[in-house]
Amino acid sequence: MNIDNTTMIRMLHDSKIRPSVHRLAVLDYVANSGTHPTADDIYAEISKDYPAVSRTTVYNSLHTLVDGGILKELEIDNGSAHYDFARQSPHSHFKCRNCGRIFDMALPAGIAEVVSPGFRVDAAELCFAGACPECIDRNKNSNN
Amino acid sequence: MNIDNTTMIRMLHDSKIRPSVHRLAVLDYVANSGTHPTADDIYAEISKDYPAVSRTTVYNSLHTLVDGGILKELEIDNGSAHYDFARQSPHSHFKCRNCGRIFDMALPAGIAEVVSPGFRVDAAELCFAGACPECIDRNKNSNN
DNA sequence: TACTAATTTTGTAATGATTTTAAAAATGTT
DNA sequence: AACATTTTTAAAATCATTACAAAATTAGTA
Repeated sequence: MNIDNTTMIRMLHDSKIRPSVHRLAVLDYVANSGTHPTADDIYAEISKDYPAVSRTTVYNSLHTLVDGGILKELEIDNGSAHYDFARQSPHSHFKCRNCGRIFDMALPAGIAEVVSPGFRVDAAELCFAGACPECIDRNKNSNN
Repeated sequence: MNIDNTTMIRMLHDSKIRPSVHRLAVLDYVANSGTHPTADDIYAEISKDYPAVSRTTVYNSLHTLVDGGILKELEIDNGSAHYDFARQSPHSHFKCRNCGRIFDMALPAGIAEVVSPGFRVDAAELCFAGACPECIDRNKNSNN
């Protein structure tokens, strides 16, 4: 389930994007962390390995990777954008309003085929919001 | 299909929100304009009738109305938040990436029932993106 | 290897949307 | 009218993102 370095480099190459160290670090984190990080999450993470990296580089890398179709920008909350690895089976998202985490969920069968006549659908984002099992449980056991 | 003043005042009253002139103007525009305006769209519009209104008041009113469950904040693009009247039959949205307009679309049957086991779903937002009929047509007839 | 061009990265400043804050204005209550 | 509460204002602060120009790095080539 993890995307290795060789694969990442090939992907960048296919999209005519130079496999710079920073871009690979950004892609690696988005594709393999299992989270759906924001630009700032990514910056915080790769700063550990590359202390000199700048926030602008993270933004640049993200834009380049999105343009190349390797990453996808999720429009899930009005605050900051979240990023997801683009090449995986279609899925929807669930945002826990309590802990803020974003989970992958199965995409209901047939949804991708739902198209309004006359419109050209390039993308569909289905996002549920509510409480995840952990948070439901935590609330149940607390008196807050 | 239009929500009249009496109804709006009753709705605010039910949510224990004082029906101030500005709040009514904000609600009226969101509920009855047919657009899915941003805070700034609303500010521009009601400035015509109330030139002294401040942007902060628009934000305050929107937050109050969302908290009261009368309006809904759409998480449709990463830029600014769009607002929609909450009390209408469930529907999805289509965002034209060309002209930027947001259209209401029928909600595919059964979608509201799709719940992942263990999660509590409070809201679902299904948003398509692509090109609307007008924009498809405009592109077809132009050489840009 | 050295030279030159192209690309990537950096750091700072600018922008746009939203929030904070404290004071002023309006409204409701007695 | 007098007082308390709520709403509105205006200005400053914050947060995410973009713009920009210079510096550093990388490729292609003589």
